[in-house]
Amino acid sequence: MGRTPCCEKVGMKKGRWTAEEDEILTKYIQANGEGSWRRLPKNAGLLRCGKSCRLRWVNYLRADLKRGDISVEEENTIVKLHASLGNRWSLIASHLPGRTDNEIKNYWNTHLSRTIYTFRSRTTNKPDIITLTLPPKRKRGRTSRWAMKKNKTYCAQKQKQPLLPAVPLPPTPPLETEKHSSTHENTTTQEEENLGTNAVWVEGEKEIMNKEDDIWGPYDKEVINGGEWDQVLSFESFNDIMNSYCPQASGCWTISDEGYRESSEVVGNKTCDHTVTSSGREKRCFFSAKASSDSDLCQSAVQLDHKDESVSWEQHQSLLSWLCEDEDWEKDLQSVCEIDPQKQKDMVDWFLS
DNA sequence: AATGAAAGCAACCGCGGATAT
DNA sequence: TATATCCGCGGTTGCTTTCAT
Repeated sequence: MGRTPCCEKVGMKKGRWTAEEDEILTKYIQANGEGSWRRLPKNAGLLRCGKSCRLRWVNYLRADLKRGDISVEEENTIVKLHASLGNRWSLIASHLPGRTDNEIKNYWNTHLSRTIYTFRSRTTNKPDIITLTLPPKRKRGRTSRWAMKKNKTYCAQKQKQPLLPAVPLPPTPPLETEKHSSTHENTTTQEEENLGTNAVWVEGEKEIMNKEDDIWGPYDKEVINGGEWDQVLSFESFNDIMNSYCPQASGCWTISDEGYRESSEVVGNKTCDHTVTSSGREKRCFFSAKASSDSDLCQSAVQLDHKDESVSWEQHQSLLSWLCEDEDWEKDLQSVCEIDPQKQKDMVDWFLS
């Protein structure tokens, strides 16, 4: 037999918590400690589900919660961590003392996701620069008839030309972890050393982190499989995409928004520079790598962006085959061209978006 | 001052791994 | 070992707030 039921589903109160309920819950947990959420409502005299009590405590009532706006430093950390971890909000929150996963998730969805994912590319005269223009954040308030009319016209015009398909958000990449078996030690292997990464053990799980302490490491999409390192190509994240273009470079790619100043990050032997103009609405991204061969290819990849926005499927194909023409890259990219054609297209779409 | 669209966010829901029986 | 429940997480919903019209 299993455990006793969680709670009575009937008669449970839902919706917003009152100040009185908050007080009851706070006093109970202060006296009895956290945990045993199933028994808590009955013992505390609350008509709430245990889950609801836990959520209220964790996200709102805990004493160690930080109140107020997310700082620039915290925002940078969120962006960096999200670039490597995906939507693992609890993991991201664990690096931000006083912030909850729910708070970070909401902040991302309302403030950051737009900045990171919806900027549109356009052509520039400089071959090694991508200029990304952020859409102006819409102010609150009623939409004017003029704006609605304008938007309608805009949509109609756009439909005349073939549009790129909607760019799917990259799904949460699988966690590059390995169960901490007794055969492994809490040390960085020689291969990890060569890759410019460190093995970090978190609650019995091995996570591959960068050596740069202040750069939250995007995780290489590599897993230990029977003692061997296998490259997994699925292009589900920015890191995968950049790695697909520059497999020779070790380390990891990151996207960061350092505010209104030029920034440069080096992870492994890869570099991702961002310059944000004073207007804050335009970004220039320089992608380069320390190794000259990598740099050549990275810049080549960036030149893709100089094609017309309405990149055709044929152009996508030529892009990939063009990348494969390079002798040194042929082998590495062979597997790229063997993956699902739709996935290739999505990859390029996402990269250009 | 009233209206209503959009933003912000607290809370709910469902799923999956962990764990108790 | 099988089964049922707990617990925590991420996705989603819907209420509240804001503010242009």
